[in-house]
Amino acid sequence: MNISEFAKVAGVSKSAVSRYFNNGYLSEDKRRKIEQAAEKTGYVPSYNARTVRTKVTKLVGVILPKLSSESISRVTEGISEVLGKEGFELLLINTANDYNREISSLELLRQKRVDGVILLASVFTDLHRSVLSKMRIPVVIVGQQFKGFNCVCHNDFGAAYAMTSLMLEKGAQHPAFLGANPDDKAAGQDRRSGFEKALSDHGITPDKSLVEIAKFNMDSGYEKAKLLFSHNPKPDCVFCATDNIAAGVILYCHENGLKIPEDVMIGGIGDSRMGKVLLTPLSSVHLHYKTAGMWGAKMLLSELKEQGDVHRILQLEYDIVERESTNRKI
Amino acid sequence: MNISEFAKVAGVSKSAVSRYFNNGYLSEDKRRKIEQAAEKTGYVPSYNARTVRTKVTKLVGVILPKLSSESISRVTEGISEVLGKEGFELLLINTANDYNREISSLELLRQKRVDGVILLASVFTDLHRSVLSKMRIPVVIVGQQFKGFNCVCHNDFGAAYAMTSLMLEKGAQHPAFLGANPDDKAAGQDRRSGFEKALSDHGITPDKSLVEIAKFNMDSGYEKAKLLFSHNPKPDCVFCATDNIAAGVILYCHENGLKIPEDVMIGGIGDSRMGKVLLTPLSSVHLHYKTAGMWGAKMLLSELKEQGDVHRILQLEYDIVERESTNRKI
DNA sequence: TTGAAAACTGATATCGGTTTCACTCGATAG
DNA sequence: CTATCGAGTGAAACCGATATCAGTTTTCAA
Repeated sequence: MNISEFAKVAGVSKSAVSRYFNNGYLSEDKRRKIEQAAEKTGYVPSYNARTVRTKVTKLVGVILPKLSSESISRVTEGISEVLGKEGFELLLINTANDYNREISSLELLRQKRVDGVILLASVFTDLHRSVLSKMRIPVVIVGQQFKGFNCVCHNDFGAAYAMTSLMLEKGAQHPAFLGANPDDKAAGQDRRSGFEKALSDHGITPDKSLVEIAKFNMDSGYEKAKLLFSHNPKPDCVFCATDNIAAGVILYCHENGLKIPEDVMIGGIGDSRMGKVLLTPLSSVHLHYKTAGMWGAKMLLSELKEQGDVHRILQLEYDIVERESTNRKI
Repeated sequence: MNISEFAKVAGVSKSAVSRYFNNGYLSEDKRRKIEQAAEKTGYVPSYNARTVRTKVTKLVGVILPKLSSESISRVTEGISEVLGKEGFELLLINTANDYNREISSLELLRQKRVDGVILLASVFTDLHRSVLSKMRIPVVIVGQQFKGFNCVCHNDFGAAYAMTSLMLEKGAQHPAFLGANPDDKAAGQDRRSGFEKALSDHGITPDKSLVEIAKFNMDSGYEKAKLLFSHNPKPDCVFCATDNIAAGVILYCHENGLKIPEDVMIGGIGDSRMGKVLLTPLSSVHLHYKTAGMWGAKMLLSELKEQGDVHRILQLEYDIVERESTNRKI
């Protein structure tokens, strides 16, 4: 059923129908007629046809590397909350950690004529830069800091520095680093830099053999823990780039008789909900994921109102959350 | 830039441009011209205009009660995996646990002319039934069983029965029930029925004072645990409708010197990832969330190919996962 | 050499809406 | 009594694409 057919049923003109659904001038009489006809036939105007003419989609594309991750879904929730209030819908695109799909998704979103894009970026290649700078619609990047683009990010360096320092100040002498994908600037590089800076500031020379890179999950953390603890001397503290990785390490320690925090301290990043109920409650660094999502959305909204050529970078701070896993007396 | 303008730039006709983007008959010469012009101008055809004409959106609406939940995001991941392969995009709509928004979202999706809808339903009212039966596009409901509609669901009753029986067979005499929203048929009602059936099959009369209803999160589980353990006699086992709730109970027990499983056994449902690394590793029942999402998507695809009038209900089975929290010698 | 099929072409109608525009009508002001 | 104004109206143009169709060119087997 299209607008012409429906107009006939209702006994009014096309124009009247259009006005009904867009609050234009319309007599009470016709308004009633249309309302009744709509009730009876279930007619709803086609969003696509409208968009062809009006060019507003009230749709924002959100590109994310995976769906089932606590941090990502918190960010998304923040985005959804803010944009939902303004009447926007989200077109979520899951790249499943395939960085090429980030590019093709941007292309897709241009076709769909979305009003704006929020990109939960991971890596940043030259191709990213070139495609992103060609986008004619507002784009906000959340979770990473890319010069020349609108970003909302965390202080990953500071968070890693603080957590590592905490453990060093409790007397750790052989700190191990269990990091994430080094192509990922925020979670991979910045957190590693923070770790290393803390070591040098505390006069400790990093031991290359106490460094491993894990995937973003518990099982991978467990596997890498095996490697770390096979070294001699064993690490007496492990800084993990994420809480999930840390959970894997904690499991390994419990299964292998390593006492936390006496034998080894463990620190994570992200303050995931499970942290306080883990085998050993985990010290971590709270990053304001949901807030980041909300600010990303707000930034997009302001960009939508008035597309400025000045790019803004908003960095959110962190909060240390101390629990049992680093609770060693000094 | 629209197709006519672009055609002029490329020096070909509109038709040729359309054929280029739809693999129609086109000489190599024009193909090259268009390719170059597209490269230069960055032109991409408008999805909306195309859809007005072709009526295929390659878009599936997914309505879900929240984003940041492990079970829900696993389901969504399954959906995304199957539909993505077939070239569909997902329009995710987050109702934020507002059941009225489930209705208005269905309306919205009709406007957007999506090809189909997957509904991660919670409650089921008369309004739901009436709106759902008026949808002219395929709808699949995941996670709940609603007679007269296409569903993929879990055996919630069986899962609850099995977990409760496990604890009773280990000698529990005063079982407590910590359930979820009773308006939610699957997680609320069915899991409660399973619990109660297990009790009656084991000759135990339920104690009304050992029943509480929690929200779907850890903190709520913790709060309700306070109430349960203030009773006399204290429960010697707690069946929790979800793992998150169970995690809250475990935390309470640890903080209050209740030994698990000696003083009290705890069982959950969902087999969430954190289960095996909790303060006390949690016995739970694995529900195949991702698989449910995948089957929901497959069901939708088959419905899309040929909209049958026979509705199908697919119920997935469960697997008991025993861990420390019920590890009592018989 | 011929005839039919396949490849290719572009003008035009169409999809389902919104916006414009010229016009009617009744109320109110001067 | 008339001029003015704003609400209300529907025909027609328009948005940006695809589908149709009538026609031309190329290919290739008989």
